Amino acid sequence: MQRELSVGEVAERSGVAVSTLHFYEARGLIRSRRTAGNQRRYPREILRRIAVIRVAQRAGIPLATIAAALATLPEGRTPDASDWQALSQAWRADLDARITRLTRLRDQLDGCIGCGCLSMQACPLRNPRDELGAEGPGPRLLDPG
Amino acid sequence: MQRELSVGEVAERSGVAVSTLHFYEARGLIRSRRTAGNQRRYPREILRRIAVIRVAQRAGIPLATIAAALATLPEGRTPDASDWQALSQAWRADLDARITRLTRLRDQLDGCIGCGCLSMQACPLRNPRDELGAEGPGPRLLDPG
DNA sequence: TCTTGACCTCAACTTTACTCGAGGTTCTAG
DNA sequence: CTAGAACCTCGAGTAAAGTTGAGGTCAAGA
Repeated sequence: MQRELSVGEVAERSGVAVSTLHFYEARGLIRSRRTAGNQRRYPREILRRIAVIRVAQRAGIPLATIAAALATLPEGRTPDASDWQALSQAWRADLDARITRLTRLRDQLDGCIGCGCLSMQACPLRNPRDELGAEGPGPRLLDPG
Repeated sequence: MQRELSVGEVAERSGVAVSTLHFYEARGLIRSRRTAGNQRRYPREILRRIAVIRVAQRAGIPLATIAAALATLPEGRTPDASDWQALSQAWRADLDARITRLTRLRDQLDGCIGCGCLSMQACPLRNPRDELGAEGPGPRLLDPG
């Protein structure tokens, strides 16, 4: 079996900076054992954990949310495929929603910005949730939906 | 014809905070006339401009980029449909790329995080640009692609 | 006229996700 | 055993996109 990895080794093999690993540790995303000389040592599983973190980030999930999700992994034993699968289920839903939102936006973009309807109350871009006229003073731009 | 609008009116009708309008002005995204008493006054077209800004933001485009795009609008005359259309063309391409990236990520998420392949060199999530083995020391997580 | 609400500027603070540097320790190879 | 690489902590800095507050002015109704 390979031995434990130092921060520098983890940085090199994971592609994230040493400072980022420190940062992730401070944020509770990863943990490390310390040597007698106070240096960090990681098991090889750390690489998968970091890979998962980066994947989730690419999906647009904030670190705090990722940290919360990782906290649901089992303490003590090394997470197995089904543990990781559970995480990916949750993130997939998030990703689906994000894609849907962007796709809807794209489908409306040409027709809407270009045509002049932004000046009219019925424009779906101005009222992305179709909450038009529900109440309040005149047309408004609603929150990003 | 309606008269000009004050910041408060613009804020109310556009749904963005007054402080945000100040901020957009500082960033060059919008402009205003000043009254004798130094208060901001906007033509009604400002509402469309703000609507376009918010739409672009929802598409994930940073303000600096939006400002650059808005700067290509004609000086002097009020932008017409074809002016706005030109903007939306550029942003649509951006949006398409973003959607493609997220979709690819989603399609790989279950199969990849869940299955254990993150520990293997061939995993597309770890090597989103298929740059594996090109060089360098071992597997790495590449930049968000 | 007076008061209240809207407006003004400018500086400082917030959050997210990091990076950088200073000052000091540990580890490893020659 | 010593040089230099790698490591440590902690504080500060960065960028984006705003928000908040202090201190002061403007405008409209009673």
